[in-house]
Amino acid sequence: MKPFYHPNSEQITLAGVLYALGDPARLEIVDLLAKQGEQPCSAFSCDLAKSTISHHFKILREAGVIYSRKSGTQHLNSLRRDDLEARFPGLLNTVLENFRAERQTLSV
Amino acid sequence: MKPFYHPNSEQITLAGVLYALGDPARLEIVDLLAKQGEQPCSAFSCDLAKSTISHHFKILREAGVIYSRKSGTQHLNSLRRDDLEARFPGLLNTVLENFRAERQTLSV
DNA sequence: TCATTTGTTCAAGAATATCGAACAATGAAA
DNA sequence: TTTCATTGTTCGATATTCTTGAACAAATGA
Repeated sequence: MKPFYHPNSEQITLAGVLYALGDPARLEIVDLLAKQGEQPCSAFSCDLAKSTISHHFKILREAGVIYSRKSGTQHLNSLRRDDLEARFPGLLNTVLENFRAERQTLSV
Repeated sequence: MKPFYHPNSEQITLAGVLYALGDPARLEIVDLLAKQGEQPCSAFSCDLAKSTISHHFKILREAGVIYSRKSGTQHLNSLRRDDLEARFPGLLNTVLENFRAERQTLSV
């Protein structure tokens, strides 16, 4: 398998991050990592095919939102909080807060 | 021509807004409207085909980011600041601040 | 009426998304 | 060591979306 590509923090673009966050499944993934810390892909459960989930992780990784490393048969993913905060201060927290608030209103 | 579709504020989704903002041209459009207020499509100049620009305005409109109205031969577009602020507090401002900061670093 | 301006719609090709199936890598079990 | 299971990626096919130029529609003005 090819090694993962991760942009360095200067290569992260706002449009790229917003695009990566602009999908319901990917927002769920980011929220999960924000709450639970480093997680394997399998920690994210939904009704999508696993190849699709793998694709979503790749989009997040290549946009600079998450960092992925191998550990046994798993790939552990973590949010690049510090890099994102340094590059786009306040952005991730604002998105996460609004995501959680939106989910609250939906589940009522 | 069909009338414009505009979602009402409850129909606006976070993923939809982030997706709409996740494109360099659309970020430029939003920044322009934020700075200059209501503007026709033609106020946004770039190297894209006009059909493409029309498409970008449609994406922003249907995501609930902008409001479009007809005025003579023009279509005047404005940011739905209040609706966005009510639905996703702080989001638009954070995006715009980071967009401007990113553009600063690029143009130096 | 005719031309101009503004922007949308259409059709085609390019790019991206989703899925199931096949594959690769690791670790566990026999 | 040789299976077997687990985890996730890659591949091929289909479907949706993006981009473009050309054609079209609506309003304005000469």
